[in-house]
Amino acid sequence: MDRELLKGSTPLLLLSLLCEGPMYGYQIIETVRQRTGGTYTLKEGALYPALHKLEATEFITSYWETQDNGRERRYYSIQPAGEAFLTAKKKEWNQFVDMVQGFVGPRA
Amino acid sequence: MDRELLKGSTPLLLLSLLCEGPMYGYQIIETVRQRTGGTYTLKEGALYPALHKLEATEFITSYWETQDNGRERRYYSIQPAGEAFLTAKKKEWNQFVDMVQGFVGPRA
DNA sequence: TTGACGGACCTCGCTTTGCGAGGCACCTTT
DNA sequence: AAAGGTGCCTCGCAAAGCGAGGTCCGTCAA
Repeated sequence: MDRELLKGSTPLLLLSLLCEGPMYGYQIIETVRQRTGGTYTLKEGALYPALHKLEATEFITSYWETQDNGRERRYYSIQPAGEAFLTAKKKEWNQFVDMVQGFVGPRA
Repeated sequence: MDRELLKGSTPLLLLSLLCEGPMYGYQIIETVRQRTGGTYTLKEGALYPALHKLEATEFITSYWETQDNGRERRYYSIQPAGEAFLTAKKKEWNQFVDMVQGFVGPRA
């Protein structure tokens, strides 16, 4: 998958996923990998900075949770502001797809 | 329209447009603006570098044409290699859209 | 005649993003 | 003991879009 095309789609992906419930980083990567059948592997270098930025803008929050074996995971969950932002982003996404499709033509 | 989302879509747009026939820069900008009803204005700072890059890779060629009033325009036209590239890009685009749509969910 | 406007081309520096590579710590399995 | 998986992170690079700037020329109104 082209690296440039992906740009900008990450927040949309993350917020959409977190809308289904809290998740931690590693889990997000695995989920994406599995759901796409391995087509797309979200990279750590893209994920963590994106997550931190979404948290800084208060669209998501995080909390540490200790597992039975004593290890920790950082869970992220969506905030009300994040849901609103997601709604706007979705609209923008649809506009974007329509726009490009308008030039590329309907899919064969 | 979000600046980041656009990234990577420009070559796709340009090649698709040039598939319909030769065009010059200013004309491309106007065409995009009109066809999108003003929603999307392709910026010069994005267009010209993209055009030059496509020419450097020989996906398109350019030639100057003099108008009746003596002024010049630089027309770009697609090359066979560009058409092949466009086909591949289109496939990639469809995969990309499917991928994101898979997480965002079908459009409301 | 002058000046404003639009057509038409271009480049530079900034910002943002994804990515590769690296690092660290801990647990489980071999 | 070693290897591999889990789990978090950051750094520097490359690439793209954008704003702002610049240039040249034709046309049209004042």
